[in-house]
Amino acid sequence: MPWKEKPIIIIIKKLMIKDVEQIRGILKNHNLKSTPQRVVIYQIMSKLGHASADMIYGEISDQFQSLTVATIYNVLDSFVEVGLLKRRLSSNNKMYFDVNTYNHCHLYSQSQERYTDYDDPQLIGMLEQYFGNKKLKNFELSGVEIQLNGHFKK
Amino acid sequence: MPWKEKPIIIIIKKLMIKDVEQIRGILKNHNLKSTPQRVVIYQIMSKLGHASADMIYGEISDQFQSLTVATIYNVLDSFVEVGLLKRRLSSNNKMYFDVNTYNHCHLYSQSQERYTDYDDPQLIGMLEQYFGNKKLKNFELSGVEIQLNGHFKK
DNA sequence: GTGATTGCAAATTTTTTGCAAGATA
DNA sequence: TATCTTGCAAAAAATTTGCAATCAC
Repeated sequence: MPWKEKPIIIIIKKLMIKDVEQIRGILKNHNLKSTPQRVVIYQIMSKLGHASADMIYGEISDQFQSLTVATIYNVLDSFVEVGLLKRRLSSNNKMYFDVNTYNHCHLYSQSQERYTDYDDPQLIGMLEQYFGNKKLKNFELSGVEIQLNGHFKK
Repeated sequence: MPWKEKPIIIIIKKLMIKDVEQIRGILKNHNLKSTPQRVVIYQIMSKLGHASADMIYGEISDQFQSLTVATIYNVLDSFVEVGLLKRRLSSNNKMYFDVNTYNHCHLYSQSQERYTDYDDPQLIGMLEQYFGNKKLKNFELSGVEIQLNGHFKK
């Protein structure tokens, strides 16, 4: 499906901490059984926006004694599978996950080890138009990842 | 340095297998002592364009019995430090390295585990112009990474 | 010769796996 | 209850480290 036929819908959803019932609903809508582990992990992901498995582990391990990394990876994978999360690229050999809300780009500074969302509907629109009109030989485009590298001014 | 002041120079260099003397010259120009390991690894990188440490190991281990992964990582790091290579983002928790020749984008298919260069001067030009005119608050832009996700048609 | 680089082996870090026990719909 | 999910412990995969031996200039 080229972008032309399936335009990207830009929905600005504020990331906010969701309550348990709300999350259970989201899980249900995505055909996932709602387990306490999934609820907690989704809650953390929606608070953090993006995180690696061990960041999540760091956030939870005290509140949720029994939860192991294996479960975290399981849960994250199940979320990716149904589209709740996206895998994020990283340049430090760790896998990051992103709350999948809307198309956005990222600002990244390797030296400062900072990574933030960058919201630019105009840019997204421009790219959408560009790739809508362009045919890529031998490649079926499903999305674009844009990362702006540089460094954060204080 | 905003892009406006430091326009991107697009130099299309064909990746080609370089001979040993040529590579020794390149290393010298970058203030790196020229060791056989560095020469071989640079040769492979310029053949492959992008690769992970173990892809390199796979290519060399028979010809170069004594070379170990530790050395490969050392050499790759030294190349990155002087700008001969760039670290590439990946979404499979492996670090990839890229021969740093010109600004280009990448096509990536996670399901097919394929990753190829995508050369699109028009796109680069468009982005250059866009970010040249745009001020990012609190962020000093030094470059953009673009990855087109999708899948390769046979 | 001197300082940088390599090889080695072991340690760390990150992610995955297999399977029994437990929870969910 | 039937199936999916979790916890656990161990394995695998990727990268890093420390140090002695070697090499490049």
